Order: sequence, then structure tokens, then C-alpha cells
Amino acid sequence: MSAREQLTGAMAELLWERGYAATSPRDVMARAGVGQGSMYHHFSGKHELAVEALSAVIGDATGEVSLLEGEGSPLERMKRYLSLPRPGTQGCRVGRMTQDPQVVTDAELITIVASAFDTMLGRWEQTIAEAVEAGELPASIRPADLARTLAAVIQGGYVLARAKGEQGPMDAAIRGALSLLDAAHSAVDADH
Amino acid sequence: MSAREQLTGAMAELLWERGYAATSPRDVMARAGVGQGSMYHHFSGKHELAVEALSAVIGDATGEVSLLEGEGSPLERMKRYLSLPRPGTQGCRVGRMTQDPQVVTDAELITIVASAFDTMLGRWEQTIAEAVEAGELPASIRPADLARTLAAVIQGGYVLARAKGEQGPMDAAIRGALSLLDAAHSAVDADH
DNA sequence: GTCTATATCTCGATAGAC
DNA sequence: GTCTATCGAGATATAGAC
Repeated sequence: MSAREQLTGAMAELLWERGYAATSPRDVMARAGVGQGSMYHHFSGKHELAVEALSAVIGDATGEVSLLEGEGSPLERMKRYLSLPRPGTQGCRVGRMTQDPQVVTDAELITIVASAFDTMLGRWEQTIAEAVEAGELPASIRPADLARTLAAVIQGGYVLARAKGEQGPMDAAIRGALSLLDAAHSAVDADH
Repeated sequence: MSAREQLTGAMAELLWERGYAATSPRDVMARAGVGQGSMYHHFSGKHELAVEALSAVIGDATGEVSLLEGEGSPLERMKRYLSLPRPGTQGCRVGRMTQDPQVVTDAELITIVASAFDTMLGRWEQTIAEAVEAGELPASIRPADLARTLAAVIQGGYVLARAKGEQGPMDAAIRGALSLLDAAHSAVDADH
């Protein structure tokens, strides 16, 4: 593997483990097993390295959201995506960035994060709209709102899990959301 | 105001604006308008100053949760607390800490954060249980799960708002949660 | 392309004058 | 109690040999 790939891979790992501000170029080079000269040959500095690493991470994460477009009814797909295993105590590799002061004030980095969320929210919105049209959820549900609610449950689940240092709160938050969706589904049936 | 109070106040502000790791003793002293000698006279260092500042912040936040115990039916109280104004783009002063690598590895700080969430989740759980008993929510709802779901919506709302740099996603996430609660409420009516 | 050596700054803390 | 001076370490980057 080339030094460049070693560096972006190490940066991606460290962004997840420690965030951007807390990761030094020295940390990245040590984990990549590469000298300082290599790093500054391939990248202008920490910022550029993070841009490339974060873009790769977000490519993976965006791929996972395609589970919202697979087989099954819209509501089944929503529940399936919510139920994906998520390592709560490690935090979300994307959402984590929004709490890093150096990321939020870095126009290029925060734009990458924002557009990743836009993509995800767009898929959520579409699937929820399909569920409403199919009569699986009440017409009172606004897809744009519920998309943000469900994305927030996942992001907030990471926060609660990290606060406790346990997986439990993440799983509980998801279960609660599934039970609300089931209840909402019952409500639409009752109207028919 | 005493130098000590200036220092804890300044630290509380900076913890919110920048987090713990990104706040240096120098920053705190500058904002407090106090010299280095004063700071190390009153506190052993950055850690102890943060413990005192964070404890004060959490005292305030915990007081706000008492809205879950005021007047009105359980479901009304839940919706009222969810609807409190929250400055999304600034982030949650408590939840923010969980993404800071220096906080998570500091046993005393993360314990303060964890116990704050425990207090809040306990009040949520009790109010939800009351709503189920009162027939405002279906019996299929597990209070411990839904408590974490609704806390996660708020925490996740902050994440989405910071990603976009806008208040909108926070408000949308709350609206979506309220609409799910309303739908769940309709479902229990239908069963009677 | 990759390395080591070095420069400059800031961090978090200590020393000691007043 | 409050100040300034200073320390040792690490962050981020540059210089220049190979």
C-alpha cells in the first residue's frame, strides 16, 4: 500500500477515535508508519489530509444508507435501517465531527459533513413519503420532519451511549423509535 | 465578582463554545480578566476548574427538566418540554461533552455528564410511565426505551443543526417527534 | 519520495516577586 | 491573592540531505 493510502487510512481511524482537533500530524504519521517528509510531500498539511480521509469515510457511510432503497415495504425498510448494528460508545464517524470546534470553523470540512447529512436526509424523506402514500403511516406525518427526527434518534443514541460508556442507551433509543413507528402504523389502520 | 467566580463563569462559557480539549487555561484567564497566578491559586489546574464549571452548568440544566413535573397531563408535559426553545447551532452544553476525547477519558468529568443524563432520563421515564397508565400512550410503549428515544431526538437535533449551521433541523426533528407522539396517542384511543 | 533535523508557537504548569 | 517570568513538552510546519 502506498504511503498516501496509509496516511489517509490512519487519519480516518484517528478522526473516529479522537476527532480532528485532538489528532496531530505526528499521531497520523506514527500510525501510518511513515515519516514526516512523506506526509508533507503528499499533503499540504493536516487540513488537506483530513479532507481526503473524511471524504472516503463519507463515501462508505453514504453507501450504507442505500438500505433504505432495498426490498420490502417502505416502513419495513425504515425499520431495517434503524435496526442496523451501531457501535454506540464509539460514536458516529460523521456526526462526531459536528462537535469538533476546529471542524465547524473549517468551511471545507463542515461542508463535507453537511452534504453527507443532506444526502442521508433526502433518502429518509423519500422513503417516509412512500410509507405515507402506501398507507403505512398517517397522513399527518410530514416526511421532512420525521426524516430529521429519525436521523436525530440515531445521532442522539450515540451521544447517550458515549455519556454512559455503554451500548444500552443506543439500542433502547432505537427500540423506542420502532415502537413509536408501530403505534403510528396502528393509528392509520384504525382510521380505515 | 471574585476572581474565582470570574474563572468558573469564563470556563463554563468556553466549554460550551469550544469544548474542553480546545479550551486552554490561557483562554479562560483572558476571558475572566485574571492573571495566571490567580487561576493556579484557586484551582489546581484546568481539570479542577472544569469540574466546578461543569457542575454549575448541569445544576441549571437539571432544573429545566423539572418542566416534566409541572401542571397538565403527562403527555402534555412531555410535549411542552420537547417544545422548549433550544439553540441548535450552539449545541447542548452537556451532550457536547460526550464527543470530547479529553472528557470521555477523564473519569471525573464523564461521571458528572453521565449522572446528569441519568437524572434527566429518570424524569422522562417516570412521566412516560404516567402517560401510559393514564391511557395517553399505548401499553406497548416501554418507558425506559421511549425516554432514551426522546432524549436522543433532542441530542441528535443539536448534531443536525450544527452540521447545517442552521436552527431548522432541530425544530424539524422536534416537530416530527411530536407528530409521532400524536399518532401513538390516536392509536391508543382506537383500541378503546 | 522519503528521511532527519530544526524552527516557532502554544499548552499546561511552576517559581517566586510583590 | 495576584502578578510576571519561565519551563518542558508537544503541535505544526519548513529545510535540506539522501
